[in-house]
Amino acid sequence: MNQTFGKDEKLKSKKLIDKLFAEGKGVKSFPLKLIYTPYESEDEGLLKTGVSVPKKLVKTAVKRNRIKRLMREVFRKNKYLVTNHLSSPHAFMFIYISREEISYDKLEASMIKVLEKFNDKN
RNA sequence: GAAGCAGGCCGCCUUAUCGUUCCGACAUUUUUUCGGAGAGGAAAGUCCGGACACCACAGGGCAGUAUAGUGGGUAACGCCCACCGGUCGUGAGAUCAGGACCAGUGCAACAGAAAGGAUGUACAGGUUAAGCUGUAGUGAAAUCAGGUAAACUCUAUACGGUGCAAUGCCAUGUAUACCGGUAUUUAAGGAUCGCCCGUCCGUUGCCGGAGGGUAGGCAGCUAAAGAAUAGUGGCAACGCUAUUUUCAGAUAAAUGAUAAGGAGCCCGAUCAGUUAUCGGGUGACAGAAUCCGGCUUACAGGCCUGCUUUUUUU
Repeated sequence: MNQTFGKDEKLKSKKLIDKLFAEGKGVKSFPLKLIYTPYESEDEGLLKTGVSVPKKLVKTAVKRNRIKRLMREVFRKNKYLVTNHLSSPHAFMFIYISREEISYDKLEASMIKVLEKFNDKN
């Protein structure tokens, strides 16, 4: 199974991000929140994914980076849960909504829950 | 050995699996495979100084800000070094906005009659008369006064502004900010300066030209006041010479995750104790964003060098 997370799969376009926050729907499983929206694209890739940790909640850059890296890591390991079902391109944005730091295991569990919730709705 | 002073350095390591950014090679245009490189001493705060870029090639005056012993270092500095002086410490050392109150204004505890428009008391002298003269007494200072400038102020020196979201180019694309000509207006406004002067452009209509803002891409963007080693000049900061070397360039932002093992430190147990063994815990401060030189602040734990005081032993 494909566990890579290259440039093509990252959410980079500012326009798309603005659209995502304006029109996107959300599913939650503490401490993660997933905002998603379908979009029109000529590219082959199905998913564009970004991660975000609000500065308001986590003050230092080191801790924010650490959480973002963990989020990318658990998404990379578990993204097969959605990519196998998806038919149209979607943009994803994961937002961390806790003030506390988190362990890898806990984050992975909550990532799986979020992805399953997404599957139920689509 | 104990207590202390000064300076410097390190700031986890190894292996496996999966993943990420850049570069190179083979192949090739779907991308795959292989190899190499990939955060800090403070990358931080953004407090000083530069490089670089643009704006009137930035001129004058006022205002404002900063600095303040002497000499040196440096691209430059408000930084660093040396020396002199003051203060503190037994000492190694530490520390100091360390120019000027014979320009003006202001301020001042206690004591004292009085600290400036002031001359009281006692004694002595003296005069027509008079704090007119001397002494005593308070105080750091009592009359051509003295102290205070992290008080205003004065003196000397320096400072144009804004910043890589600078700036240049490309494609896309909307509909009037821009440019040229002309008519009119002669002063409202604008040109990145706190104010004034000076300088430049000009409002509006018509005609002609093809561009601005926003988001995207490329350049700027990392070969530099570079790094390492050796020699050499200098008390030192630092300079000079030679050789070797290329060492992060991301952009919703790479440098990570997981597992195992090993040193470091802390706690507990066993042991009379040094030590050793076993078990558990802990790993700080913190993430490049145009690039350098400083300053300041944060920091688990560890190492090294020089020196001082004191005690014991020889």
